[in-house]
Amino acid sequence: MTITAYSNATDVKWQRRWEETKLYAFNEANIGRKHYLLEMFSYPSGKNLHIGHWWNYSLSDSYGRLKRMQGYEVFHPPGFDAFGLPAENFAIKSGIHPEESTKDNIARMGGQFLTMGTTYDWGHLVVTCEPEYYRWSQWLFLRLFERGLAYRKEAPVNWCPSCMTVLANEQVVDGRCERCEGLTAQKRMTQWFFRITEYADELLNGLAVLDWPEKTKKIQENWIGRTLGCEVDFPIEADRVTAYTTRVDTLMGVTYVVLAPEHPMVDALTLSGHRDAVRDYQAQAGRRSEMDRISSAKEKSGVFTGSYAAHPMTGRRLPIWVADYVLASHGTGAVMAVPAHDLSDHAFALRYGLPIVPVIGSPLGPGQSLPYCEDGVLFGGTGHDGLTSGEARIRITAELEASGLGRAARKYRLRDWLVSRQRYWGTPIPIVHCEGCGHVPVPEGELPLRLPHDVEFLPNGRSPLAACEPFVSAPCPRCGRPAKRETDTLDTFVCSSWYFLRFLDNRDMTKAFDSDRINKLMPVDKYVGGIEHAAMHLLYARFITKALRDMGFLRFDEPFASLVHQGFILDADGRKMSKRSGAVSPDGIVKAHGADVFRLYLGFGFSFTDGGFWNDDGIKAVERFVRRVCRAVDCYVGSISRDTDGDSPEDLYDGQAPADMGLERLRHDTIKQVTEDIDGFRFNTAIARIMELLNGIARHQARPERDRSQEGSAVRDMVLLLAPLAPHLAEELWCALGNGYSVHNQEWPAYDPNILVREMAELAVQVNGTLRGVIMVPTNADDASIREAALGDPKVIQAIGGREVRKAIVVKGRLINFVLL
RNA sequence: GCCGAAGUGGUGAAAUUGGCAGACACACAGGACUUAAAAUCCUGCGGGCGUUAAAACCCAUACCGGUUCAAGUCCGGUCUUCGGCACCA
Repeated sequence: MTITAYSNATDVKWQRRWEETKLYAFNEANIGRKHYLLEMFSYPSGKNLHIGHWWNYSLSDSYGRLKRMQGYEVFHPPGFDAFGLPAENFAIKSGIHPEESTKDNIARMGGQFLTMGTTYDWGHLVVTCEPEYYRWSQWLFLRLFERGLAYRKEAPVNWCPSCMTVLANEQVVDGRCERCEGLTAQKRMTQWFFRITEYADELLNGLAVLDWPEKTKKIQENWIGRTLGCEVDFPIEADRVTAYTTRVDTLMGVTYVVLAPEHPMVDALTLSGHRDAVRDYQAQAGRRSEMDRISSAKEKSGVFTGSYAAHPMTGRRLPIWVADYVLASHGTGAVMAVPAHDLSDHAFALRYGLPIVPVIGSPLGPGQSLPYCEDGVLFGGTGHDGLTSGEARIRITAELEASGLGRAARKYRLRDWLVSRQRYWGTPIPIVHCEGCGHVPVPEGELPLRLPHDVEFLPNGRSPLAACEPFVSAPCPRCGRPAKRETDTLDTFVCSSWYFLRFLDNRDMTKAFDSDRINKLMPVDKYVGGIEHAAMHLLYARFITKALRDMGFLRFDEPFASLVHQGFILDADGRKMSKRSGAVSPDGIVKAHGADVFRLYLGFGFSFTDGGFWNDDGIKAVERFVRRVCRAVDCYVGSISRDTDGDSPEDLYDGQAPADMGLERLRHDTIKQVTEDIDGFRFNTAIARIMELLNGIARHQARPERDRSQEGSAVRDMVLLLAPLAPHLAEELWCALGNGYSVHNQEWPAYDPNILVREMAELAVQVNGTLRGVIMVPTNADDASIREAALGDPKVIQAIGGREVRKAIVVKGRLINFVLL
């Protein structure tokens, strides 16, 4: 007989075979039953693959393998998000060119990915820093430019002084740079933006249909931040100031108007006697952004402009102030101040002695202190007395609309996406700036606009490409006169906002993707990645998809139909396992225990969506499990009996049914559970079920008399169920069972629901809600006979103790509960 | 401040729609095999109170209350942790 064993050598053997036979190549002929599985692609960092990579990619791969065996044509491509700051920073330190280091990293990480034994089809590899890819990022940029969705404007931007580049709002965390954690500053610069706000409503409404974690949807919802309110005009001589409010019910309580320091009307409204003070204040506000922005307990400050606006209803004179607690970027950049009913306005009014006029009271009665910021009931003889806030908002909006001094409006927190970066290692923006013609797109035929190789990329606050004369100088594509190229590069999130469209046609040099085929392949059926991208990548990708759809390139609305987030594996200090805590090396684990022991440990030891603390002990347990599996197979193949002492143990799984049905039922039950569990990314319970099946098989094998047919089915299906989770081991065992290559081409085992239906069922018997006994009853027994059977149980009789049973509640297949008086 | 998620044995964790809390493992303890160790196998393993040994009983899902025949699960409140947003009008 053969002794089946598993080790790292097994991995290597089968990985070679898979490669030679192109086992996992995507067959587009079967696209009709496609399943597009994608993990957020990884960044080719300078370090080795870490536990976190294995955690994410190997388990997701197990899901894909299930789908494959279930008959889906799984499209599971690998990729690298290869542009970006780390490679550039590494180059600055080491002098090694980003192109070289990135290439090396990809080669090394690619090799390490192979040791995982994934189903990746490497023929569809996408690497974003290659001209074959970024050429199409440039194509995308030009399409957005044509549609007016890419535009340039001067705007206050987030500037990271240490990275010497601008950052998108999404990349600023608590006023600090997401990458280097240094404080960011505000700076006015002319930059490229993508008009994502045009899609704000659809991005928000579209969330409803997505099979995404609610938490993630909530994050996007907050990030988009839609409010429904009202724009109110406050006339000033020939003009008017427009303020946005969600509380137009408080309109009668307005006692002044405030403009943001950057509001375009500030100069015009500032009277001569106030000019110096306002100018000083504006300058001061512009300088302050760093520390003040992150301190929440900030003093309100401001200056009076000298001008007055008229209240749209009463005509009362309202002083116009400038204050930096009003943000230029939100609403209209102007606020109608209601000190009685708003926290900030209240503090401001107190400080500067402005009047405070309450007009809303609590519906519970008087006596509340100011500011009262809840909804309530209007009072004060203002013409709307007695209305609730909700009613008043509708009424007052209508009145303002009638008088032409207001209108219902909606506003968003979402800002347009700032995409230019003053970096070298990114996609060059294909635009030429011509004095005569303005911003002129680089003609299609000249793409890719290549990133020049020899560039000084030390950070100096300007784009490195600006110092590269041969790159900068270019004739204007329109008029032919000398002009200058755009020297900023694109945010790497632009690369990742459409990469899922490129895999299928990764070698097509004539277009970014083939619309017909991508419409068949998309959407991604299961997308797996970290939640940290909830407000960035996942939002950008949705936006780009919708934009391309509106241009006629795509016929679907959402890129990622179903989304799963993995949790984090933490080190002893509670930090994310990553390149920084490199103490535990996947390579070492793979060598010592084999890839499948590693995969099974990751799958069994944690809940996929929760993650947890890394712990070596679990490895041993899984290794033992693998040995027991091998032994069970050997035992079956060699017909050797299990060595046990004494009598064979009872078949614990099912003492009631004919003894030899036990294993069969266990097999079907396990198939059902494992299928559902892997499908739902519950790898821990899936593996636990297989352990139970193994325990059942082992018990059966310990019997003096074995049912060869049942045992054979159970062993065979155990191997098939293991195939997604331990792909190398399963090949080995499949082979040991005398089957042909490959286990991964087998049909996923099916279960027979009829076998799961039992003739007898165990029923819990409760008395007053406390468990008192367990009875066996026929599954189809009616309530009366269940009751009778339960009342016959000695323990139950004792618990009832002769008292009167008021009623009995029967839950079919579960329990019966006797309620006593 | 606002919004959201979570809190279960010594440990990792399980638990359809409210229906036998702790599956499956780890660790630990005892036993078998062995000259011995490793490996393997068997038994026990939430707490309390019991008992020669059992049985029985009581308490247990962060805490306090509620709904229900029945609550880890639903409702109200409190605490803690983690995430998102935050002068957003």
